[in-house]
Amino acid sequence: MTDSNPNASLTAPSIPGDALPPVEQHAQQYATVRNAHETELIEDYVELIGDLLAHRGEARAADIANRMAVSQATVSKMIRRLNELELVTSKPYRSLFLTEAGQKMAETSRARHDIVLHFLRALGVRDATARIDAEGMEHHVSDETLAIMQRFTEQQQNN
Amino acid sequence: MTDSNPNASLTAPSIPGDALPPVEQHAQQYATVRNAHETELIEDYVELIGDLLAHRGEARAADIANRMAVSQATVSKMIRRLNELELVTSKPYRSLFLTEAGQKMAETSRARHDIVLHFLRALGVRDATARIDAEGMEHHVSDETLAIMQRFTEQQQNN
DNA sequence: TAATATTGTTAGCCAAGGCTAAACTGTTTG
DNA sequence: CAAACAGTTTAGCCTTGGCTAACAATATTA
Repeated sequence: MTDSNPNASLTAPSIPGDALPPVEQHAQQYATVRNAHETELIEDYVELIGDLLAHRGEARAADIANRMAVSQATVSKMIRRLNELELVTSKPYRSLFLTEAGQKMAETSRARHDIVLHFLRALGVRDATARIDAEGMEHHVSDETLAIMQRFTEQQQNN
Repeated sequence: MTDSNPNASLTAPSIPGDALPPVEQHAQQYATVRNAHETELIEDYVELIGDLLAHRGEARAADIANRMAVSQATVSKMIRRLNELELVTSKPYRSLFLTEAGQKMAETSRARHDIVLHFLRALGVRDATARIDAEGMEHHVSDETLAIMQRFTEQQQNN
């Protein structure tokens, strides 16, 4: 027990701007996050497949399973979903490829990811940490913030 | 082996530092994100309950449902889980309260959230956007990055 | 105080994203 | 060329976090 003060300002630095937001806005925040979660994994898969194709020339289920630290069965199931969403094409027992929509998504995700990663490094975060944080953050950064991050990174580099 | 890649450089800007990370590191990144996702929602609930208690004196299931834009049934089910995790105490049809562990989690989440939010504002992101982004980002920012964000915000303010 | 409105709970459904075990395919090699 | 191995898929299970509908408890008000 660190504080015997039952309820006054345990948490809040009580900056006036930090009251509860109006209900609608608050609800919007959570809804946006829930929404991001739905597409997040899909984007991660597509982005990784794009990277594997670019760097290795092929994307096999086993590679994905290894890189994501997930079972092959999980990957296989996910590939079925990506197929239904028409993001990848796959013949059984063969390497995957991205459809046009898939390539577009991969590029967007990759760009997003890179901006966040470079921003974190420019901020002074160590590389290993930056990579982990970027992986988690990338799906939750708005276009507005993304643009600001990019500008910041460029300014840092012109010093 | 199967080098069926006729037209390289479709996607990649081929910046040398941006090759695929080694498998173990890459796997670590994804695992960390998956892990964060497991605790994320729990933290959001606890944080919100803490905020409601601080600003309103009570936390009712209906308020949570409204603020999260989620059905009351969902909240009810979640509260059962929070109870099992010994993060909240609840008597049926009464306001919720946080256990000691719950309060600790609420404080930590709140602090984290505030640091990210203030950082984004200091960066120049508009308030409404900053709030949405902070809500999504907060669970994916390492302590290291958090410290850097805090320092950055303070420096901005001393201008 | 009885009727009504609000709030909370329960039951039962669904999809997503994990898993293991088992079956199947394709490749390598003795 | 057959056997062994590596890779892929399928089946079936589990947990989470949503939902709706029906019911129960409390609060409000006529």
